[in-house]
Amino acid sequence: MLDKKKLKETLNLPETKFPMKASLPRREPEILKKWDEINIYNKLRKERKESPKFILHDGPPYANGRIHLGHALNKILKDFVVKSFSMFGYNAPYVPGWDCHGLPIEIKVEHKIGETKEKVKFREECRKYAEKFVRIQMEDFKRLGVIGDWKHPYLTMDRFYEAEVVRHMKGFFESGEVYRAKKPVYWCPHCKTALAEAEIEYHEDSSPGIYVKFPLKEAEKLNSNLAGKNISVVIWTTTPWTLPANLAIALHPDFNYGVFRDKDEYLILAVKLAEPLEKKLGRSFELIHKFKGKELEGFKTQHPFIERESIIVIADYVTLEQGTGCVHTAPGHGEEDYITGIKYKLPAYSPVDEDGKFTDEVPFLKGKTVWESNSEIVNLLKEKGALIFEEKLTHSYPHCWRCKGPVIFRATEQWFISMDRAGLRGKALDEIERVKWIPEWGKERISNMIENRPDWCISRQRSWGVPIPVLYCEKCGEPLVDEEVVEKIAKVFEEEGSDAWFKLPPESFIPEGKVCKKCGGTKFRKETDIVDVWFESGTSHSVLRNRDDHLWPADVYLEGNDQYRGWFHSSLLVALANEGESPYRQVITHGWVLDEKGKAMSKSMGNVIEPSEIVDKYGAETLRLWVSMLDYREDVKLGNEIITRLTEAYRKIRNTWRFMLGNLKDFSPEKNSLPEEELYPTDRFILTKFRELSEKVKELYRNYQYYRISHLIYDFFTVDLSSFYLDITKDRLYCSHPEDKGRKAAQTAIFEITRDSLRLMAPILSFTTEEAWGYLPSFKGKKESVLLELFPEKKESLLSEEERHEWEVLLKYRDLANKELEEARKTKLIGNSLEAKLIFYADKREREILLKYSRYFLELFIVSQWKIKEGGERVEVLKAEGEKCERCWVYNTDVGKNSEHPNLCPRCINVVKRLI
RNA sequence: GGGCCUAUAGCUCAGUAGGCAAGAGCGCACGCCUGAUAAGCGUGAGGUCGGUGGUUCAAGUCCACCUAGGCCCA
Repeated sequence: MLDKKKLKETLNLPETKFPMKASLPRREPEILKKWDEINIYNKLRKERKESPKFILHDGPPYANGRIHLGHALNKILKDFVVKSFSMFGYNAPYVPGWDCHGLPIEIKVEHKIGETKEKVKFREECRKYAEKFVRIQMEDFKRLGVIGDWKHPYLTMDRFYEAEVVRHMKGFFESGEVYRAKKPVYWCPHCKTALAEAEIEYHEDSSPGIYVKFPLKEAEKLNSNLAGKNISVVIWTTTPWTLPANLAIALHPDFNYGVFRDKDEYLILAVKLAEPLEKKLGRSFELIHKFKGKELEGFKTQHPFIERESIIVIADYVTLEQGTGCVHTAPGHGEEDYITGIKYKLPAYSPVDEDGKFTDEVPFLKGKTVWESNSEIVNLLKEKGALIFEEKLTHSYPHCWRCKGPVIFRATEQWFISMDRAGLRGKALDEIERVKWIPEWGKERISNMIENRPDWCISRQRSWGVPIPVLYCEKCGEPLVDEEVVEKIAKVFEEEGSDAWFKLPPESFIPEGKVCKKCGGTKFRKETDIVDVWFESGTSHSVLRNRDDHLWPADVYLEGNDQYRGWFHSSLLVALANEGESPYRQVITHGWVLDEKGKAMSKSMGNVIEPSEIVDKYGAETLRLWVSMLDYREDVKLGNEIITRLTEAYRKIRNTWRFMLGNLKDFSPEKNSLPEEELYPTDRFILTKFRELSEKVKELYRNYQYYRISHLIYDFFTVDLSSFYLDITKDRLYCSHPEDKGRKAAQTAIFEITRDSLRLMAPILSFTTEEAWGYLPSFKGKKESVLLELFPEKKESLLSEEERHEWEVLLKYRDLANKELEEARKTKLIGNSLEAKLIFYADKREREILLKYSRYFLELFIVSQWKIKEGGERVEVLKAEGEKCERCWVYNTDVGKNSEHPNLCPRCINVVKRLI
């Protein structure tokens, strides 16, 4: 008689070196090293050399700072796309890019080395800074398991790239879409420079607040009773110095305005704002006539101290918070004013020079700074009797971050791309229709933006970027905008980078014999502005043309939904002008990463989670699983509970693979696989389910619906595998003779499921599938990396319609049995279900089905004995008869009858005899 | 303030063209097992489908408004 220990040795228990504990933070770097050593990216390119291409074009992140969760989400999603299409058999290269120029880097560098007039030196520092963060971010991205051509990324500061930017500008120049015009920008009179929003600090400052009268002309057109009366529109402003540039007064179209009698004159202002003014003045008005703002549109007023008319315009941004509801509008001195100015074809008039002093356009203030002018203007208004009230007030006012002085809004010459001169807007809207937007509402969102956006201001008064390729005639100032010149500039940039612009004299960029078209001049100076970085990144589609491994246009762009305004937008416009078509066929967007409560992450809220925290503690795989489990089309949340759930889910998936691998320890796919006819019904059932799942998963990969995939796989692993198939086949796997057909049948099924589920999940759980792949029994054609594999091919269902129905019945009785077994446990009749004997009661039809499968009931119900009786859909639990076999734990009345093995059942005696 | 979007159990997701008493997995509770063991199995309890109105014989599903939240503008 064999003792328990010896008996256990005769069982085929699972065995594998694939560890239960993942230790992801430690193991992942080893897998990364392996990929690096076998050069997985190049290998993939070679393997798929002849395959059709699938191009995901990377939107370049900004080379500044470490990556945040938004980056991680984006890159991991891209990795899912690229890897899955590669496993569909496409040649799917992935070339990461970086956006390297621009203001944030300039600001950082200025903070570091201080202000410098030497542009070349400064740009060198910027380049170093960008290079550093490209390196840092690259390491962060690689750590996430993202496979790509990290050795050959595209950088917007690369000289070939810079040359492309210039060439793309050429396209706009040729079509006449580029023009020069004035636009107000933040301007620091002290530093004599334009400032970006990011360079502005807001401080409390005190300003005069004044109410000024603008006499209304032809008031009788509003109401005949007003004919011949002394009527004025009252405006309110805190910047008297902008009054010389006043060209209009803006009213809200739908607010109520009134004509008020104030002694012998009449004032127009918003009805709701009359009372505050009355209080200030200490007297009350009489409302004579009430009207809507829009009724006054187009009326003219007389400027209080300049021989000029100021027209009444309509604008939605007018509020009733303070003032009079009649907004002083100087298109050269304010952003909103400027936009209104465009609408009403008013110039961005700004009679102030770079020192913040008035030009001779305003003779009586010429040479005076705007600050000095404030009081002069107030005095003048008093003199003219145009001032109703004056007060002092403090409010938040923009200041220069460098010199801390107050800044002004001043119109300067800028370069624009016209949305309509050559029909760019219309073309863009047409192209948008041809692109597939995922989710679909993206189309509406970008359409609305294109429809309403103003012309694109592409010039920036900065240093770190690609220069606008224009020269000016020294003699007459005419810009030299010419195809040949631009091409020459591009050539020079290609050789030396755009630094050449700051190093070389103008002649270096001018082809022999070029003269000014206007005056014939031969001397030129270089434009000092650089081009908007959005234009640069919008040029990135040129990468698709310039690299052999790519194709134009791209199949997919995939970015956060902030990029409708950003990269999708600029890429479309730039490509349209140069290629005439959209650079992308599909655009996928994902949402924002929020904290556990659904709030945006911000430093001030203190709820920011860094990707590195997750990676170092739980592994990049956890982050990948997170990305795959969430519906990325909406905003996604991350917090402690979610992480906990994820790691639990991960453990379940990993463990299921581990268990299956353990049961394949002695399985050789080539030698031991059984033909499908020889499989058990349970094997056929689970394989069919799995094959259907595989097809569904592949379809979902094609639709980029990763969250569905992970849920499906996870549910299959827990419900169908772990708690059903793998649980019920244990008897067959453990207790049979190792070479038993039944055991090999189960292994055949398990092998297919393991191999193909690893393939199916490889794009998502790349680390774990790769690790497990190494423990999977080898077979002909098995690749050294799961990422080199293809998705499983479609396989036939192994169940007839009739069998499917039979399974429904079987599973129904399984549910009933489980409920009854649980009851029996409660009454302490049994513990382990093998201690039970089941009596099935069923009608004739179902009895026949039960009978047909009854030889498999040991595994199907994990009970020792059963009987099928006539009756209504019911299962009864009795105590199993006989004794427990010490080897297989099944109760059997024959246990004890064999003198040699009194502790075993006949089946086990048979197996044991063959083994010993 | 405008454009677009989201809101189903503690968590992540299903809910087909509006129609049987709202589903899954996890988590939780209570058991079982100790031959997947820092594992495995079973049973069970959890939801005013963000709120309020409306359309309809019938609404998580359509409409309006509100609340909370997100991105982009202003």
